[in-house]
Amino acid sequence: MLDIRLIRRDPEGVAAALSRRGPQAARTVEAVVELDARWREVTAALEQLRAEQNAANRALRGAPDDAQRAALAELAARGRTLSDEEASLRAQRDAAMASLPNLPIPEAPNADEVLREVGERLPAGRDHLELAGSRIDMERGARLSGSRFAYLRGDLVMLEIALLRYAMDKLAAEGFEPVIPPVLVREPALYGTGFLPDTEQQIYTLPDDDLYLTGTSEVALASLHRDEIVPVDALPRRYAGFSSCFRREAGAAGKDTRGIFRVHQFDKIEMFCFVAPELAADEHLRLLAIEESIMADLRIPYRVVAIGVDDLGASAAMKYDVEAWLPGQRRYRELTSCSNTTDYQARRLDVRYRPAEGRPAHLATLNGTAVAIGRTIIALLENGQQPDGSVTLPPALHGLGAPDRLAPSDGR
RNA sequence: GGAGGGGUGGCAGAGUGGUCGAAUGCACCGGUCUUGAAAACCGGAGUCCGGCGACCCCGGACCGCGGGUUCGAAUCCCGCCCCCUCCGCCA
Repeated sequence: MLDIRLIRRDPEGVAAALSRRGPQAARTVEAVVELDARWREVTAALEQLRAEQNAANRALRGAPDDAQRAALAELAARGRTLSDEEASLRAQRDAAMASLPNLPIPEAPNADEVLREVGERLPAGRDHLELAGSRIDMERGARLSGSRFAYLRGDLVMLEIALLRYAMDKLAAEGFEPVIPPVLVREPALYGTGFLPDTEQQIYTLPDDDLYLTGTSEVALASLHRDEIVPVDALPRRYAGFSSCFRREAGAAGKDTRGIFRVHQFDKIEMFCFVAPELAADEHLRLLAIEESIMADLRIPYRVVAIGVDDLGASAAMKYDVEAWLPGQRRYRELTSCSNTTDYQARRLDVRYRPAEGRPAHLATLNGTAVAIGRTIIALLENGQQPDGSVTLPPALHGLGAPDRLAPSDGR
């Protein structure tokens, strides 16, 4: 949600910033301005009438006589009309506002920009399914649940647990509180994070219970302080959420159909931060630095991409992707990303803090992937592969429950 | 799944149709007093919207949320959400 005051003050500026994301948003800004002006007009009239009613009732101090009652009833009837009109205009304005995406920050590029490439690449190699064998069981997964579902088995389960332990230790040292959130949420949580209205085709719904399965723990973590005024000395708040994530992948037909690169269910450790607005840009770089540090720890070659504004989700003002080199695909693929959502989500969720000066203000929120476990396993397998088909795992994972070296595939 | 009780300011807790944004206590902030502190006393303090992007001021709204009845709703009615107790079931 954008700040209505900002739209009133500088509608052209807002429209110009939004037009970088496409032509629709600018038109919506116009509609918002128009609806808001009418809303304010009606509101002024309604409030004046309420003031009259209040004054009359205060003067009465008891039951009115018939003449007074008739006069007051007339006021009340006018009040109902105005009040209906006010509610309707407000609903229209708010719906239009809710459909507006966040303002990209000026630093966000128009098109994807590769900022740097780090690490030594294995030019080509076996892909993760060849290396994993039956430890990634696609066929039985499909028999159970359909395409894009898999059983993870054996060593790879221990590898997942090691990755989880590694990530939580690392993030705890960075000041993040570990959280395991619910993955079933009500609609306001998705609205508040900007996934609704925007990406409904990606979301699993449970209509019998009015619940949604979340595609990322970002949704639950963002709602952790919903409707709260967070004490200023408790800032910044940093959370490391671990949860399964569920995505319908509608519209991805035919894309990434091999293996577990794109599946309907995967586990992920997610970083989520609440910070004062002026610190959001620094925090964004901090998240990116953590993501790069994880890549380095895991010995995964990668590149950093500043995402173009036309690829930003509704809530993001700026986003970086960290793309891992996958020898099996001979190209870079997205492994993690981090977004600065400024005050867009905080405004929708009403998460505020009390600045040293002035009234409560909305916080900024940021999110970033620490470890997307499925894709990280792919990257570890493909980049750690040896000529004999075994896989060497990086020292950062040693002693956390997984073998230091994964045996070659059993060929099944 | 069944039965019952309850949601009022930071907290506790009054208020069951009329001057109630709401008694009282605690906590908090300022002041008087004091060498200093405590106590006592005096005063202040919430959030949101609009007027007017700031202060003051004015008006409006907010007693879980949303509707309704009424000249008038914290109070009556309807729906929803949440919490608690008991029974059943369950990991």
